[in-house]
Amino acid sequence: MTHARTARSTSAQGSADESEPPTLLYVIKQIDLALRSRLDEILRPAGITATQYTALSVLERHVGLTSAQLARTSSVTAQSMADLVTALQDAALVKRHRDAADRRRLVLSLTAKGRRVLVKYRPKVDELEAEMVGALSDRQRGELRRGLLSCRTSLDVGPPV
Amino acid sequence: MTHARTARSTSAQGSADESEPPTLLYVIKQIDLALRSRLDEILRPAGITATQYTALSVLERHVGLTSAQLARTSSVTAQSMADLVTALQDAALVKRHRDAADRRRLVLSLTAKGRRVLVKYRPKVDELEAEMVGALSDRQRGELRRGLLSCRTSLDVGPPV
DNA sequence: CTGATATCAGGTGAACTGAAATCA
DNA sequence: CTGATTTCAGTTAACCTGATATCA
Repeated sequence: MTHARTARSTSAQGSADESEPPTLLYVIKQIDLALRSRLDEILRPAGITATQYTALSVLERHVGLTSAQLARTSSVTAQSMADLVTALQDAALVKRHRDAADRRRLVLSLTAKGRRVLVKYRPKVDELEAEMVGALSDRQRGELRRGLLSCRTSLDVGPPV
Repeated sequence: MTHARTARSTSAQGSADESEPPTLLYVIKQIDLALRSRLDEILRPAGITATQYTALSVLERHVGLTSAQLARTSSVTAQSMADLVTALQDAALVKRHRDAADRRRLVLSLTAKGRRVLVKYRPKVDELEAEMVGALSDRQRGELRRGLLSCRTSLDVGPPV
């Protein structure tokens, strides 16, 4: 899990050239790492990681997904996602069942316990998102969302299919 | 390193409820993973990872940083960042030197080799960013940048200090 | 003495590659 | 036969915690 929550303040030094703006890639990375740190902290009592929570919430919204589909929407290999799903299964948060129509597929579904975890932690996760966009107006939030969705599409990923 | 570049297309099934919009946290995670996959692919010939390239580029812009400062701007622990820096040092991309003024600090600097790697790969990395925002107008790109910078600040991270 | 930096030691989750089995 | 899904086996990078030494 994570702690990291380092108190950004303290010492000085290290240049401050500001001149050229940071790249978007860098800022996105910083935000992602900060979110990971905060999410792991929130989810610690649940015994799951940020990555696992994210997978759970995708499965909640999109019924009938397989591990391979989940892997595509996350730009990771099928093997990586299989590991993650196995961990969730071992924690009794999801189940796999063979698809009768296409016997290669193992369809995923949440267990009652998986659903309880989501219900319990969603409020705090939503608060974190609210904190993140707290300094933006409603219009700016809309622009941000549209911008991010456009980036996602341009990078050739999208919602689970 | 990564491959992942899975051809999002193929099979169907898995719901398509679209109804409720995805959370920003989720979309940012998707973008981050897609970028990581693409960056690792770009950087493979250099023998460095996306994370390592990012650290290098931060060190280029901000002279006189220590590993601890770098850790704060990345929301990771000092130990994690020390590992990363050691890898960069072993690859002869950065050097550490004791700060005479404050003998606890080990200031980082790029080697000539580190600089060469940045010069060589920056064009392709910039292309990736351009591809990501390719569907947005100039105005929308500005809004996106401002939105992301605001998120970063609200999450209590910022440019290296 | 407190707080910051760095390092040592040990651990885990989350990725990867390669190979193989099953099935459409 | 080709292609998709899954699984097995082994590896690595990137995080973490805890403890310790140095120094401002």
